Amino acid sequence: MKKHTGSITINHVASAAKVSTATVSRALNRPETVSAALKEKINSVIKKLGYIPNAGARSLMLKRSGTIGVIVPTLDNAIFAQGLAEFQRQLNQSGHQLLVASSNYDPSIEATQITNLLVRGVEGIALFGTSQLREALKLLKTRGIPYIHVGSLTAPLHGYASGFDNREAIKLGVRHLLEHGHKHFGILTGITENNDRATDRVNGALELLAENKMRLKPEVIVQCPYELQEARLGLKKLLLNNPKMTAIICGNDVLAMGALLEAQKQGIKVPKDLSIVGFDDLEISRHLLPSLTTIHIDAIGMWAQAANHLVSQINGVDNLPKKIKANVNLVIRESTTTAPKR
Amino acid sequence: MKKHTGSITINHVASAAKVSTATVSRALNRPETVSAALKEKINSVIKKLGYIPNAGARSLMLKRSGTIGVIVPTLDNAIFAQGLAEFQRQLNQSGHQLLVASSNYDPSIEATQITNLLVRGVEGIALFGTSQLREALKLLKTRGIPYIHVGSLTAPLHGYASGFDNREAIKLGVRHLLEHGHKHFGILTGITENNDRATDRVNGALELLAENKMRLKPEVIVQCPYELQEARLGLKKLLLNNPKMTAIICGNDVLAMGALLEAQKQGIKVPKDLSIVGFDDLEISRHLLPSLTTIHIDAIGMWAQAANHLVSQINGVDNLPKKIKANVNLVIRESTTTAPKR
DNA sequence: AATAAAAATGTAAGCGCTTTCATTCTAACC
DNA sequence: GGTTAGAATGAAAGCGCTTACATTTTTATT
Repeated sequence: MKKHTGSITINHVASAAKVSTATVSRALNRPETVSAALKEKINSVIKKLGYIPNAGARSLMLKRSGTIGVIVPTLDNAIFAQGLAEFQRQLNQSGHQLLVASSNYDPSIEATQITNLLVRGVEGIALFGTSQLREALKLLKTRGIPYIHVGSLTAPLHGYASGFDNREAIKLGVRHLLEHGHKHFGILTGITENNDRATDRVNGALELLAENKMRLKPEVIVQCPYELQEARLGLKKLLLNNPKMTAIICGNDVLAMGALLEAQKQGIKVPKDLSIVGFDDLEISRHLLPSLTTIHIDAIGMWAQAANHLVSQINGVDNLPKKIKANVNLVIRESTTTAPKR
Repeated sequence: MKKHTGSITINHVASAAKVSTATVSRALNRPETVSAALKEKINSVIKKLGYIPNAGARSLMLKRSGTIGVIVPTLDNAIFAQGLAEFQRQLNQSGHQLLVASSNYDPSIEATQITNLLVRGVEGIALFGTSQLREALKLLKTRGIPYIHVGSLTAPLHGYASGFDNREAIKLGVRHLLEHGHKHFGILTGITENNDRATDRVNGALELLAENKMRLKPEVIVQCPYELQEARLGLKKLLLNNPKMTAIICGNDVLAMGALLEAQKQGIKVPKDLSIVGFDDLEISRHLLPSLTTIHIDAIGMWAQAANHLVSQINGVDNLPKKIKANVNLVIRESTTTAPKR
């Protein structure tokens, strides 16, 4: 009887099975090279002893940890949670485990987390967006750690990306609104600082509006954190700043939902008085009353592709695509309609 | 110039700084034992070379991996995402990284994931609920891996738990309904199989109802997956099975939200015609129209406690509490009112 | 039956790190 | 200046594993 919960090592197994450690190792890693008799004996000993190989020693020899890291801004948004779930599912299939970290939209926290993940020996990292600190990315580059940007396409430093063009994507919604005769817009966006996606979406919207000879005053572009409460405040501000507004373009569905709820609370009819366009197409969006017109992104596919690409990078596959475009399309539901006559 | 992206080891650092590896190691781990001059030199070399210690070798010596695992049923529910975020935040503070896995409410997948995490060398594991396979738990027990159950209190095998009594918690909502004169109930629950929380909630509700001389027919207890779409279907079924129903008790807020949305779609007035009680108190619940009466659980605190407890276990702290009770309380909002006269 | 080839197994080195123990250096004291 | 305690550093072992290479056993071939 060992004193310590002192882990059972391959040596214990080897001596209990009266074979060498090499044979035990082979029985585990390349079973076809071990005779059936020994294999059986070894496996039964392993089971009896409850042996689990030491991860550290293993990765030391193999130079592979079997773990992959991901850093998202927050877990507290269904779009990330859902994406991560898929990412993890894919990774699991290729025998990897997922180390999760979050940055709270702060690049310097993100940089720290990158180091943390590296210290834990991850073999690759998925990063959300492209707003990382250059030095953090350079660290990955120089150390040769595979990584991929998810959610955007404009990867810095010649990196890889699985995502879509946020600038163009938002235009789908704006165009839809323009086609319905809207002239007075408000934009409810997330905090754009250090957030390329949010920035691109605002810029895309403004660009298309400008092409249509519309120039938005700064006070009808309000930024707020991605929270329902904040979105409601945001809508209030918007309403105040432009009472003639008939349509608002939202940076994501959480904001759109908040705006919708606040509008209804105030007795504003959506879409009759106010049209609302979201972004992301969360599961809930189709169920709201009125259901939300929004830009659907294939988050599942995007993360699945990211996972596969990352694993391919790790496996040293050549000629990998630089950019993987995810599908994006407008889903027209009930929250938008023709601009009201005034 | 090295050929391989062959990692930079402590040896490279040592020779570049013209010291022994022991000194480099000390400079990193116990800086106070190294002279200022050498320390400075070593650190500059480390920076220049971009040296990051090898996680495997480190954990091999230290017998600590610095990683902790968690297995949740799914990431696709705000209540887990939010809890995990907090769990991770706490772990980060104690210098641990989080390995995330999910079980999709399937105990055998969960057992596999436990093994996976063990193989990766986690130092401890947080498990959601108490519906694990006995053998999986036993594996942890015999290997001496610290673990904790989260979300329930009835930990099997003398395990630790951070959670609350689901059976009692749901009664808060049921009592509220009873006090408002409701007599015709429906229960919309998650799948109870392999889900102790869901099971306890249903049983708790039935128990209190029984105490009040009410016995529910099986057809007014409908089970469905935790999804909006399913919940809407569930409500339809409920409505069909008992047209006189004036109140429904939901297994969580997602189900309650689905029920609310479907009711409204059908022109049923909530709460005038139908009162709805949820469970969890998601962020969105207070914003819905009508806002949702629900049972608030302190998920943040619960996960924070779980994290601290787990870390304490790992650090070998004695006399840790067996059960940590999280706060639970009824939040009365707009989705419930007095039973309509018929 | 003798030999060669193939398969199974063992021996031992070494992955990158921390740490014990031995050694050298520094400073303090008389 | 000589002795010594204490601080700083180095040498080397070894954590648990995989694998190249050596050795033994089995199978196939003549």
